[in-house]
Amino acid sequence: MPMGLNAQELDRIEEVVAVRRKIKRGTALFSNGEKFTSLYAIRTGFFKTCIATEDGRDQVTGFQMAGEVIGLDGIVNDHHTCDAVALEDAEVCVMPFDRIEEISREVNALQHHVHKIMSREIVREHGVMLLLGSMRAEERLAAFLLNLTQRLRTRGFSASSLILRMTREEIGSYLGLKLETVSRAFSRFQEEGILSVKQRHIEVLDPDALQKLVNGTAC
Amino acid sequence: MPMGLNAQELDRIEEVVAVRRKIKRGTALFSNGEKFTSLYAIRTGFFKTCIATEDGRDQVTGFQMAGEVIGLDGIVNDHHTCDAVALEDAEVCVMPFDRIEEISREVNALQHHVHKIMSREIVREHGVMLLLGSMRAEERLAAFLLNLTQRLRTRGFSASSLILRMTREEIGSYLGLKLETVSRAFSRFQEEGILSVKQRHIEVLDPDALQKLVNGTAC
DNA sequence: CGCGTCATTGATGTGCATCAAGTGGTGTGG
DNA sequence: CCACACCACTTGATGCACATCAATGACGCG
Repeated sequence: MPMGLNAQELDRIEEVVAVRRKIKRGTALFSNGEKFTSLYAIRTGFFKTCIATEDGRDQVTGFQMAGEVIGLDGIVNDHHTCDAVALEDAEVCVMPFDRIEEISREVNALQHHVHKIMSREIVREHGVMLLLGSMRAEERLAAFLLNLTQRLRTRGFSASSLILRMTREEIGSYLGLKLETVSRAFSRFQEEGILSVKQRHIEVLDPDALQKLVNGTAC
Repeated sequence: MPMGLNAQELDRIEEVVAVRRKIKRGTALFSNGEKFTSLYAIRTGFFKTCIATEDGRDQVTGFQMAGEVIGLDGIVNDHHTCDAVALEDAEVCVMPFDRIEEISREVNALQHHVHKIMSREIVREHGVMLLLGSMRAEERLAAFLLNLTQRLRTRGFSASSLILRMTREEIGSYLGLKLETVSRAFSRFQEEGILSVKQRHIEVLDPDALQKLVNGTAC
């Protein structure tokens, strides 16, 4: 949320964030083709966004957690182009986009904040493109885990112990790998003492080793 | 550019678009790490954007042509995170971002236009992620060529005859392939009568075949 | 307890990378 | 104007990382 606001500006922003919505695990917050009306700020829970084509191809484009905003894809054509599915029971703030535009004309900090959120998403996707285009399986998983732990850390959670909210198949879809390959990479990290893996419970024992994999120093 | 404006609004927008800059082929419009000040609207010429990591990994994240906007990556951290390099002599409009924000507070159409441009980029990158994560080499090249011809068509150029502004290596980098693989895919398309390939001069003989490849109907 | 879902592990196959040689087009300087 | 060098491209031979196919194992839930 933007900083350094006076009381009046804060009121205006509170206003746009008033409506809440609860999403049950496994159900969609919005779906491909649906009319776009609002952005959503995640209050609690964990989401994936994914696109699917007619011919059955489909891809997870991102995992989102509390504090992050989803729905940006809908702005261009007034319709969503992907599905946002809750991976656990979740709650979001519904932020009507016309209200956001209206208020961001008055509150400069909000305007800039919105621009930064969209720019951040563009930069994040650049990173994913780099990952998909030039990394090998273990490097991809290492990058994924580092990203996840870092985001958890900024939210005050442990950086070393985490519980995955998604299946191996969903991780694979995000990373451009098959679930078996993801599973094997986990097993390999465990053998090497980098991780402790018990189903979805992950313990990061050697974060530096993960970092080296991503940077290529290990080669 | 946004539509349906009155004369006064148009003046305001003309104002932000006044400064021009010429870029010689092979030189950078901006580079990774550089301070972000402006977005750039391409007037003429052809660009690539690419990211490079310390360890030598690098990836073309997009190709941009006249009418498109680059520099959006710089907004988040006030610094650019990629390089924009001209693939031929080019000219851009320099649009200082603080002026854009200022004017878009007054001109609703501009505000929404900016949001749409950013959202479009996000959606485009979703498509690239799908491509990198789940398509095979020939499907990737087919998708790339269809995208290119479509963008050229909307600019009034022929949809069937085009001259590539980039090398096989740059195409490969964008598509997550090696240059030899790109070259082989071109040769294969030529054998099958889908394309006529003479160096960088491409003739699309059977656009439907390309479309089928992308959709997977051919499998 | 028994079933369904998710995960692990092994055996085999394949698409693309890698290595390597050769071709053609372009620009430069004699 | 030609000879040369350079670069982008093509094409073939080989290897490897990951996909695919298949069987088994662990957990949670009715």
